[in-house]
Amino acid sequence: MTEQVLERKPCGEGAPKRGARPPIDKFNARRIELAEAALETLAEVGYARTSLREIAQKSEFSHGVLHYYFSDKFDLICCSVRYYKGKCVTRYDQITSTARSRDELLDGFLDKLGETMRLEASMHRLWYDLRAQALFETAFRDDVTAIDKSLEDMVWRVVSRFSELGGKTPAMSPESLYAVFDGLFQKYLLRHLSGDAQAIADLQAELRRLLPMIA
Amino acid sequence: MTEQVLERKPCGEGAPKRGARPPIDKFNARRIELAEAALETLAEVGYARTSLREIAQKSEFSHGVLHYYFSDKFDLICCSVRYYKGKCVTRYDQITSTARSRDELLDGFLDKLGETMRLEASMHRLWYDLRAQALFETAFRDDVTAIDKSLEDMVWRVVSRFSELGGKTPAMSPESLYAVFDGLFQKYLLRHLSGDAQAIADLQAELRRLLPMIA
DNA sequence: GGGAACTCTTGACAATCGTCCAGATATATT
DNA sequence: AATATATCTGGACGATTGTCAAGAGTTCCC
Repeated sequence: MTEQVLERKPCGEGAPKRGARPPIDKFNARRIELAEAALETLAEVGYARTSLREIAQKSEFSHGVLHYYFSDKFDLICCSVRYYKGKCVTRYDQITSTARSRDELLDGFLDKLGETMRLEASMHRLWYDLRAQALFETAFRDDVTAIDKSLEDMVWRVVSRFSELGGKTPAMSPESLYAVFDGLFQKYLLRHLSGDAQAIADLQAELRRLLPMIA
Repeated sequence: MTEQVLERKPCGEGAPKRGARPPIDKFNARRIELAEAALETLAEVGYARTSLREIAQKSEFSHGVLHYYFSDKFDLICCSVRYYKGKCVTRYDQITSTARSRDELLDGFLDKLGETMRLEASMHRLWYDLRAQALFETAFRDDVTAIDKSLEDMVWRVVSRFSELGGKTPAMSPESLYAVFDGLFQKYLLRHLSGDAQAIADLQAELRRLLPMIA
């Protein structure tokens, strides 16, 4: 339902034959560039305080250009959300496929998880913000649901592989498993952003205790 | 740290002895009334689109009165959040204390949970919205953290009692347990608000499968 | 090089925002 | 009744918002 992140402007339908012929990807490349500026702004100040002018300031263009590449603010943010999706769903696949033992997988996963929270904290608070917005704004729901499903699959790949390496089977459903990871991550993200230097280590410790019990 | 929901205005310090003597609770009662209007608005349109004028419209007063009872918009919303806390942390205590068997507790809890999602969906999306705002806004963090802790305790009371009735002990920590419940509730709340008539039943089924395995 | 289409800037617009304030109304004491 | 205080109204303000349109600049085909 949301296959395409960016769609070409219907420009030049039966248009005249002279003048500048637009390179096919130039338009989409610019849209991506602006979507990235939008994500940066959203991650920094949150959905409630994100304005088009501030997004434009994060890019190298003026605020007017946004309505050239996007029909309105919703269109821009929706496209940004779809673009965001591709950036976070394969994060742990490398570890899952190369780890040769339970310990190796667990260590690698927790390392990566800690690194994620340390380096991309604001990108993740953006995600929680947008997911909350989907509870109010119909336009976001399909995309948010799809991203949530992708993340659930990602967690499942890690946990089922972990379980497999121990000759076991996960003791919880994929959705419940994702719920635990998601809930814990959000809780410790708030702690981390609040300045708690122990937050990351505590999250890792909690998961290190939890995982062997459920998979 | 956030003991007091509402604090009396420092009015009449060394003031003259004549004129209207304010009833002690009249002021606080009005603050609560306005806080309720604020919660109603927040639940309806979300934090991002909540304005003082719309809050005033939900009450029986004009928009100017808000700055008489609250110093600014943040003060109003913070007070509303603190007031909100008291409304949702004892929801399942009745069931926990009266249930005499595991099945009775499970049925009662799931019934209440379904009723909550059906009747108070918008109050809960407000909660998820505010918790996401706390990731950006420092002013909300202490209150949000405190509410989260209260909810965690509430879940723990239910689950540990359930476990006790089976002569067992919960297999997960209080925080992980809360994370599962919270994550699942949020997921099915989105489904429910999206018009999925099966959402509530599916959540109940998932929890009915999950609970006996972990407690 | 001329011209058409694409790209981007700039300024304007109506609407809405939080905040403030002068004054009207209500209330309770003397 | 007179008066002082508490409460509330409604309009005004400056700032910011999303949106749009007119035009300048750019690019490329003829």
